[in-house]
Amino acid sequence: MPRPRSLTPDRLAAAALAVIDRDGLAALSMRTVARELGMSPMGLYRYVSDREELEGLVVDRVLGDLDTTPPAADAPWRDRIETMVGRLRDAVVRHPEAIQLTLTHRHRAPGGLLWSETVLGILAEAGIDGTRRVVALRALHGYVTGAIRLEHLGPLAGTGTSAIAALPEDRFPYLTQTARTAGEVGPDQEFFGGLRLLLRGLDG
Amino acid sequence: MPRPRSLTPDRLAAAALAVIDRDGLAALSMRTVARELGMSPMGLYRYVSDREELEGLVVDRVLGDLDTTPPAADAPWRDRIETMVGRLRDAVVRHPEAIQLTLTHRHRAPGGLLWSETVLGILAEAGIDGTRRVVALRALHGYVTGAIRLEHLGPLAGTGTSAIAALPEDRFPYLTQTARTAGEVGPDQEFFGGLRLLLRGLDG
DNA sequence: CCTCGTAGGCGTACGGCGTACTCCTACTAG
DNA sequence: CTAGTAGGAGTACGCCGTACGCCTACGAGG
Repeated sequence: MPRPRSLTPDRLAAAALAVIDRDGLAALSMRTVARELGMSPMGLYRYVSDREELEGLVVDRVLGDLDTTPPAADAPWRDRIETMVGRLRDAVVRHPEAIQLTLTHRHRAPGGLLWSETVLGILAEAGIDGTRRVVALRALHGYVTGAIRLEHLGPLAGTGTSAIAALPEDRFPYLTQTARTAGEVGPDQEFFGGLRLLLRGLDG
Repeated sequence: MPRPRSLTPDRLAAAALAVIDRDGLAALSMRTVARELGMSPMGLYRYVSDREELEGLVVDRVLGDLDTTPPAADAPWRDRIETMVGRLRDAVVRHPEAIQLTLTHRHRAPGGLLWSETVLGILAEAGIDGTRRVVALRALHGYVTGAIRLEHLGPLAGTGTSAIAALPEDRFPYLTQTARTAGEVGPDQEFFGGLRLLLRGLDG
C-alpha cells in the first residue's frame, strides 16, 4: 500500500561510517549524515528514532565483517582464542575513528554477540565451566576493549609517550625509564603479550 | 598589581564534579558549571581555556583522593598490586557518573601517574624488568580500565544481562547459559577474579 | 479508474551547546 | 593618584538533536 522505502538501514549506516572515516567521529551528526545522503536532516528520523540508534547501526556495520566462525579445532585452544581476539581487533581498528563507538556499543551488535558465543565455545572445549567461564569471558572482554582503547586513544598513543618521558626523573624514576623502554615494544607485541599473560593465567 | 583571583582551579573542579554527581555527566557544560558557581558562563574561560581542560581538572580531583603510597612491603607482590588496583577502582567508582571522564583522562592526572609509578615499583621488586615490565603495566592498565568500564557502562550492567538472557537459545547456547550463571558472580569476585588471572600469568 | 492511507521529503523552530568578542568595573601595586 | 589587570556581564555565531507541520508520490482496495 504505502510508498516504498527509499533507504535501507545498511545504506544509512554506510553513509554515517563514510562521514566518520572521512571527517572523524566528531563530525558525525544527523545533519552531516543527511547531507551525505542528499536528504534533509529530519529525513533520517524515519529510519532511526535517535542518534543513538544510528550509532548502533554504524557499529553493526563495523562488526559486520567480523569473522565469528570457530577457528580450526585442531589448534590449541589458547591459539584459537588469540585468533578470535585478533579478528576482533582487526575489525575494530579497520575504522580507527569509530573505535570509541564500536567499543561502547559492541554488546548490542549481532557481530559482537556471535563473537562472544564462539569464544565461550572455545573456553568450554578447554574445560572451563561455570563461574570460571563467566570470569574468563569478562576478563577477556575487559582486557581486549581496554587494551584497544589504550592503544588508540590512550596516553602511549601519540603525544602521551613524550609527555611521560618529560616527567621529572627524580619523582617518577620507573615511569620515565619505562617510557624509554616502551619505544622498543611494538603494538602487536604489547597487545598479544598482555593477552598471553591472561591466557596463561587461565590454566590449572 | 592585579585584582586577586576569586576562584581556585580546585573550586572550579569541585563545582563541575558537583554538577556531574547530581545531574549526570550529560549535564556537564560550561553553562551549568557557571550557574553552579553563580557566575556568567564566559567567566570560566579565565580559569580554563577549554572545556577539555575543565574535564582535566575534574579528573585531577577525582584521582586526588587516590592513595598512591606503596602498600606494606612484607605482603606478596601480587597482593600489593591487588591493593593498588583496588584503590584505583574505589577512587574511580566513588563518582560513578564521572567514570567515563576519569578513565579517558586518567593518564594526564598527577594521581594517575603516581599510581603507575608505584605499580611499576612493585613489578620491579617482583623481578619483572625491561619489556616484560612494559607489557605488564600496559596489560594491567588495559584490564583495569576495561573491566571498570564493563562493570559500570557495559552490557552486563543494568539492562544488558536481561537482553542477553532473552537471546534465542538455539543460536546462542553458551551465551544464554553464561548469562544465567553470571547472576551468581558478584562484581568484586568478577573483577578481582579476572585480575588474578592476569597476575597469575605474570609469573615465571 | 479513482481514492485514500502511508512513507517520503522539506522547512521551520526551539532550546541547548562551546566559545569569540566587547564593554564596564573593582581592585591593588607602584 | 594612577595604571594596569582580573572580574563580571552581555551579545552573537554557528553548531547540535529533534519536535512538528506541510505537501507529494505511490500503490492497493473499492
